Amino acid sequence: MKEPTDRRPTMLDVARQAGVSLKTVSRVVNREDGVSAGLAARVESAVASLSYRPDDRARRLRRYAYHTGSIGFVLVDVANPFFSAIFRGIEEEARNRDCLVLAGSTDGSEVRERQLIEAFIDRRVDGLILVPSGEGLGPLRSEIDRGTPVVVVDLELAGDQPVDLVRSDHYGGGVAATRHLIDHGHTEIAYLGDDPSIFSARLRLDGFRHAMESAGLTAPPSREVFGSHSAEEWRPIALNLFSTDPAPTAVFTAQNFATIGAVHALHDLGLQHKVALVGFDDVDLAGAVDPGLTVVPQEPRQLGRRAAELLFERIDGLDHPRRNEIIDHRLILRGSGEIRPA
Amino acid sequence: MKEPTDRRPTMLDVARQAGVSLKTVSRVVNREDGVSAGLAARVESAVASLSYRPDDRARRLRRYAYHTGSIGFVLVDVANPFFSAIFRGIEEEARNRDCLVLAGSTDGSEVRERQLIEAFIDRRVDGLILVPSGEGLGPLRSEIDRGTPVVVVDLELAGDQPVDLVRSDHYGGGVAATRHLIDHGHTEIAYLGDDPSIFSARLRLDGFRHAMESAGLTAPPSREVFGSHSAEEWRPIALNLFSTDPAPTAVFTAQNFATIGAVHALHDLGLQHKVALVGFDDVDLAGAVDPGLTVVPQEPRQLGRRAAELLFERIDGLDHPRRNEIIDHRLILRGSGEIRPA
DNA sequence: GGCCGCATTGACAACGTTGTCAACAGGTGG
DNA sequence: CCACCTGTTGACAACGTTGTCAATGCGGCC
Repeated sequence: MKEPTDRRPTMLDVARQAGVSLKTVSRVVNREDGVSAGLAARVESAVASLSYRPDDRARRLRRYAYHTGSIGFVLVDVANPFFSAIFRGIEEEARNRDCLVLAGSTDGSEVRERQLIEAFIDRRVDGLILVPSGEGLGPLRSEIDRGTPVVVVDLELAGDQPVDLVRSDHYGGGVAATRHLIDHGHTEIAYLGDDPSIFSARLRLDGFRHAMESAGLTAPPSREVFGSHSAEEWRPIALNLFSTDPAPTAVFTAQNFATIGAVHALHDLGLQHKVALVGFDDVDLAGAVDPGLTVVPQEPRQLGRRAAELLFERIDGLDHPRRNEIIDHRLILRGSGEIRPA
Repeated sequence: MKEPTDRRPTMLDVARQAGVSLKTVSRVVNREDGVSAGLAARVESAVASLSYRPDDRARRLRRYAYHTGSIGFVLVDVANPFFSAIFRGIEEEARNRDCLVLAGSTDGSEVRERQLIEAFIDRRVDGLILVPSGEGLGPLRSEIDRGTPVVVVDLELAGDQPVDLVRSDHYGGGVAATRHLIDHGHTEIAYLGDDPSIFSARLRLDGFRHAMESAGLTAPPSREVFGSHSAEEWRPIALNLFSTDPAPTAVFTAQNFATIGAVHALHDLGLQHKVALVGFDDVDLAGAVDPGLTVVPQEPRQLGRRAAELLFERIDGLDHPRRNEIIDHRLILRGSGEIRPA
C-alpha cells in the first residue's frame, strides 16, 4: 500500500531514497550502462516503491529539444465518421512512431481553427495535419516558414508553400457519378451538396457541371441546392425538390448527410424505385436500404494514413518539393444509381 | 518576409533583439504591468518580427507545476461512431477550459491500453477518461493512488477507488428491448452481441436473459451468438442463424455491427418483414431501411460530456466519494421491432 | 612503488520559462 | 540636503530532467 502524496515523486526523491546522486538515477531509468549492480538494484527498488515515472516534458525539454512526440490534428468534427476515420488512419501511423495525437474540432469556425492551431503550436507539436475550415491558412503561415511540417487534407492551396496535400478525387468522382446517371438515360438531374465555398464541395459541383455540359445538359439553379445541413434538415429540402413539377428523375447527393436526407425523402414519397440516386461517400446501411445505394466512396482511413506518412517524412527532415496526392475514386453499384427514367 | 531559421526563437532571442532582459520580455508577454511604454513597444515589435510564441511546456514546468492543460482519452476505436461521439462530448467540455485532448485507440488490446495510459501519464495529463478494453485497471492503480483523476466510461468496477463511472443503462436497455419483442408475441428470440467478457455486453446479455426468464422463456446456446465482428462478418453468421429449423422469429442485436449484419442477412433472405429485430445503438439509415429499425439508442455525446464534467470537477480538487452515473435508456419504434410472429 | 587506465559516481550547467528579490533612478516630504 | 518611497528593471534560482566532464578508487603493469 502506497500512501498517497500530494506531490508527484521526482527523480530527486528517488535519489534520496536510494542514497545516490540524481545522475545515477537518471542512468538507471534510461538503462545506460556503467552502473554497478548493487546501486542499480537500490535505485530500481526506490523507483518501484515510489512508483516513479519520469516526466516526459522535462526530459524532452533537455534532451531532444524540439521533438515533443506529439502531432496535432485539426478537423471539422470528430463525431463525423468521415473525419474520425481519417483520425484513425493518422493514429495508426503515429502509433508506429510512439507519437501521440492531439485533436480538436473546429465546427467550421475559422476563429476556432486559429485557436486550435495556436494552442498546438504553443505546445510545440512536431507537426500538424489540418482539414481546413475555410480557404485561408493565415495563422499557419509563419509557422510553416519556421519549419513545422504541415499536411493539409482535402484542400488545394495557392502558392508553393512546402505543405503537402492529400485528398480524394472530388472532381473525378463528381464527373463519374453524374456521367453514370446520364449513361442510364437521365437528363433531369439534381444536385444536393455542401456549400461550394468548401473546397471539396466546389470540386464535386464542378465535376457535376462538367459532366452535364459535356452531355449538352444543364441543371437550373433550382436543382442545385447547397448548404451545410444535418440529415434531418436535408430531408424536407429533398422532399420539396422531388415534389416540384417537373421533378428531377435523378439526383447526385454530393455529401453524406444529403444522401441520408434524400433517401429518407424518397422513401417518404414512395419514389425510391423511380428516382435514381448516386451519393458521394459511403454510409453504414447503404447496402441494406431498398434499393441499395450506389455511391462514390471515399477512403478516409487511407487519406489519414497517407497524410501521416507524408507528415512524418517531413518531421524526419525530408526536404522535398510540395506534394499533391489525389486518392483515386471508384463507383460502387448497388441499385439506386441504375434506375432508368420512366 | 521572415527568413526561416533552423532554431525556434526563444525568449532570450527576443530579449537580445529588443535590448532588454529576459524578465522584461516575460513581463510583456504575460501582460504584467510595471513595464514602461517604451520598452514594452520595443519588446512587442521584437516578438512580432521573430514571430515568437512562448513554449507552453517550459512555462507550465515552471509556473503551474503539475497542470499541463491536457487530458487523455483512451478508447477502443476512434473510427467507431459511438466512440467518436463520446470524444466529441468530451471535447466540448474541454474546450470551455482551454484544455486539449490526447486520444488513442486500443482496439481492445490490454497491452496497447497499458501503453497508452503510460504514455499519457508520462506526459502528465491532468486527468484520464477511459473506455476500458478489459476488466482490469492494472496500470491505473498507482496513478489513481497518486491523485490523477480518472473517469471510466462504460465499465463497472469492484472496490471503492475514487474513480467516477458514467455509462448507459445496458441492463435496462437489454430488458426493454427483449420485453418489447416478447410483448409482441415472440417466444423464439435470438441474441447477437459482443463477447460477454466486455462489461457492457455482459449487462445487455443479462438483461436479455432476465427478460426471457421472467416470461418463462429460455434461448438455447445456439441462439446466443457472441463475438467481436465487423458488419460483414456478422452477415453470414446471421444468415446461418435464420436458416436453421426452427428459425427464431425475432432477434435482439445488442451491438451496432451485429445490427447491420443482421439487417443485411434478413434482406438477403427476404425475411425483413417476417422476423422482428430490435437493436442496441442507433445507426445512420435506421429510418430509411424497410422496415425502419426499432432500437435502444445510446447517447454517446452526452456520455462524453458528463464524463468530462465529472473529470474536471476532480481536477479542480473536488473531493467526493466515487460517483456512478447511469444514463437512462429509451426505445425508438420504427417498425422492425413491432413485427408479430406468423 | 609509482603511474596509467578503466570503471564507477557525482557536481554542475543547461533546456525555456517564471517567481523572488535586490538594485537603481527619480521624486517627495521633512 | 537627506531619508524614504515608488516605479522600473534585471540578476538569479528554480521547475525536472539529461549531457559534459571531473573526481574517485581500484587493479595491473613496468
